[in-house]
Amino acid sequence: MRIEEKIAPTQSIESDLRTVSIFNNCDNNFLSTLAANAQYQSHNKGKILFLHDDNAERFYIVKSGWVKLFRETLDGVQAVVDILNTGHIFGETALFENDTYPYSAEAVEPIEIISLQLSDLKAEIERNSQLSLSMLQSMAQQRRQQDKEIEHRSIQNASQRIGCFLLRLVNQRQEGPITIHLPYDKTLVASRLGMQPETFSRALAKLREKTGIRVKGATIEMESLTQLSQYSCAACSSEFPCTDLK
Amino acid sequence: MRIEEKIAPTQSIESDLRTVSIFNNCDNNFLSTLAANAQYQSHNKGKILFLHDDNAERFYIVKSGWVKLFRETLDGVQAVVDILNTGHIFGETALFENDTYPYSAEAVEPIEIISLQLSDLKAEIERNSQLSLSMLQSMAQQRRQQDKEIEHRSIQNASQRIGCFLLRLVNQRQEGPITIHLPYDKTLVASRLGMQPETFSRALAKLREKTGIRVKGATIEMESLTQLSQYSCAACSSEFPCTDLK
DNA sequence: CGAGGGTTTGAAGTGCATCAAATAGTGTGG
DNA sequence: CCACACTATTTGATGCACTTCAAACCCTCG
Repeated sequence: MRIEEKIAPTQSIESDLRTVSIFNNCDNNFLSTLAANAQYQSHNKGKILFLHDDNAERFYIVKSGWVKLFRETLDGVQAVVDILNTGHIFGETALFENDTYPYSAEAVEPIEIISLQLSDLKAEIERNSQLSLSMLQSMAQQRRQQDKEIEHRSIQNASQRIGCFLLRLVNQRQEGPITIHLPYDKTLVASRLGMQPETFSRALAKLREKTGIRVKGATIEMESLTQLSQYSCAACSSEFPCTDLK
Repeated sequence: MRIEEKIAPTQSIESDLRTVSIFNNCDNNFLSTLAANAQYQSHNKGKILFLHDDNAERFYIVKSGWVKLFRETLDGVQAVVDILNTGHIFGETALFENDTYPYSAEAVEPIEIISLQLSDLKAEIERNSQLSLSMLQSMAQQRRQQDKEIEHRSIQNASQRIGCFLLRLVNQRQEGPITIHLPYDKTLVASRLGMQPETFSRALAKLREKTGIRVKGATIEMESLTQLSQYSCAACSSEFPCTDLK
């Protein structure tokens, strides 16, 4: 669990940054500055990147692997806020929270991330209205995503939530036979969906009976998305080919 | 259930706008324009202001009364997103959703609202980076609020959620005897907290036993907040005097 | 006073959590 | 390539929390 900071050409960081959607319209000057104060980091599974309420000076972009964002109570019960992979940004909202992180972050497998300086971002947001618009856009999208999350947890049952999760892993307009690989541990998927591992296991079995999907370990196959979407999307306010934009 | 649009001096609308936090740093020019294209509206209980996915040209500010934001499935099961009162803004996020509303809105009692033009807001956001910063700030705050909401629904039981709701109705640093009035119907509070009315009733009774609060209709009294916070905040990741900022 | 909505209470059912234990799967060193 | 250790996953049994359906109660307001 040691931090390894690779000294990489900032050139490379800069091109990585360019792939992040909120930086799309940013100019080279800013990205160079950002890159100059950035590093690549590699961490092992289980590494805590920061804790809820920690003082925040940096934010991060996932280059590879999965990162879990969560909050927990004094007695250790935890609620998973989100689980992110490549291209996703986290810790940046500390800017709006008196420079403290609103959640904790942990590597759930070996990861590579880019560590960036919050103050650089802050300065640019104030200067470049295009950037603040991009952030506003992405923030709004996340809010709507959370609305759906709350809705799902109150309206859908465990099996339907799993079905919905699977649907989000594929291109929903795809037709014909489909193969899905769970992106991380079933236990983690369970916590992401707000249920216990045992419940996940049983609910997946039920989903199998109801929709005819075939489950082999972390691989799931089906003839088409039709049955799955009929079963899961019945208890959702968005209609079926529900992209991330709905 | 008829819309009554009072022709009011835009002067008056303008000063109402000035009380809304995201407009704090806006200049008079913009507020005048906004006010010029705005109207007061009065609506009766039950009035649907707009529906999820409706095409959006206007956004709103609550002047008095309570407005419910919700989403619902085809078979009519609904999930309450939020319930807003004076000074709160809604429908504005349609700007970031291809000009469609991400939820439905309904008056849950007679209300007065100010109807404003989205295009005015859009133009100003692009022009005035101070405004987009304010919106970014408020959006971030709402996101964190939603994170907590998700956490509460997965970690707290029904009684604890009610206790937490009560705590948010009072100034939590207050000491000594406290009297709280529920701001709207118990049925509505229940749906706001994601539970059935019957569950609410029973859970409130349980909360009474556990914390010694006294319940008379919509009025709730207690000697101090101590017991209530001990009971409810045990299952929460924020420590007790949890302001809206935590 | 009577109608209607809001609220409470009762009885029964369902879904998920919990605890415990078995099983499958993975990576290790020999 | 095998045996072992360790973890992830499944299965079983049981309990609790919340929902559902039904009915009573209560309050308000015409």
